Amino acid sequence: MQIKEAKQQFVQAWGALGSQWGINKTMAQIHALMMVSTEALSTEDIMAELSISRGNANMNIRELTDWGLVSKVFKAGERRDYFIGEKDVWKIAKQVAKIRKTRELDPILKLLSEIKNIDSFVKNEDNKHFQKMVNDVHKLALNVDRLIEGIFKAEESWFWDKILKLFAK
Amino acid sequence: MQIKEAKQQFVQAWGALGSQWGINKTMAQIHALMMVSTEALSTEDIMAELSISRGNANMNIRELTDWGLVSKVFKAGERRDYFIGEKDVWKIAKQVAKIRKTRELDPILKLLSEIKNIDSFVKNEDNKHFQKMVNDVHKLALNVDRLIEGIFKAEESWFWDKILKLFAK
DNA sequence: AATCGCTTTCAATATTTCTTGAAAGTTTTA
DNA sequence: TAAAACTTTCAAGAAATATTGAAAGCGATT
Repeated sequence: MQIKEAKQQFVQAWGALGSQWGINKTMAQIHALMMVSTEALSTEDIMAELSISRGNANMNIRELTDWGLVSKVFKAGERRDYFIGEKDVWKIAKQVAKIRKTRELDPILKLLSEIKNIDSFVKNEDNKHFQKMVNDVHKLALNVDRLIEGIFKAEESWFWDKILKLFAK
Repeated sequence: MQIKEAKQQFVQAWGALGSQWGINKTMAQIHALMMVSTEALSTEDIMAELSISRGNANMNIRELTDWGLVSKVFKAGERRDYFIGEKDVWKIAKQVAKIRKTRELDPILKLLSEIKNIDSFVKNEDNKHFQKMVNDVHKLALNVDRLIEGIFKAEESWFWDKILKLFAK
């Protein structure tokens, strides 16, 4: 395998990973492309590299920008837009966690609290099991929430150092 | 909101969450249904509750069985199959983590090691950035891998106790 | 104020993924 | 061993999602 091929494989793998996690394949591929490139890339570059249309490239670049993973850069004398990807893998992970937490974990937490606040929730005897289930899921979701919040504040090295020590013995 | 409605909401929410994470909506809904039901359910029950076809119900029940989240139970005197879902939320989470790790994290780890073993990988000077990127992603992936392996072995309460203490101060 | 170079939008189309339902398969019962 | 009761399969169709490409926008340049 050559370096060029390695980069392509990386881009492919990132795309596949993305789609298994509910992220548009092209979006993930563009992101991978930007991770491995020091240079800022233009829409044209991305279209060429991934063989996709202008519209597709444009939309997914915007989505990545909305996620805060990619930003526009000016190039002196150049008219077209160039983009550069965030390179710090820990920051990328935190950012993705932040967005998905807001979109997905928070609504579930809200629903679970709502259910727990129903008048009949604790009164109904033949409902003990549903109560326990809701409580258990709620507890787990709250813990995951706190874990993610903790990660947001943590330094990468500190975090992994502590985590790995937990399981050391 | 009444209890019945609450259960429906829960099933809906679980389905939505599933699809955002690359899991078939129906599969997630069936799973939710089984989480909140103490009774074992038949294919008919599930078809009726979710208004889906026999084929769809059957396939997704099988998939859930393959994931180890649902098992067949015998009912004395009954001819049809009944199914019961795993009720321990921590076990469910671990099981999902286990399967997705194997399917998704492991192949990425493999690819990253392969890339790092390419002859030209460290020799090429104008490649420093790609090298760093691959190393960083690899490191993160290895840490996530160890974290998951740790979770597999851990007791729920022990795990959260330790984690939450990490961020306590 | 018209043209140029580039970006954005979005309806139409293509692709992927899910669902259906009927036929074939299997096990039990009479 | 034939019919009944139930399960499984899978090709065809439906639905969801992604992609295209042409037209409209927009600011700079002539």
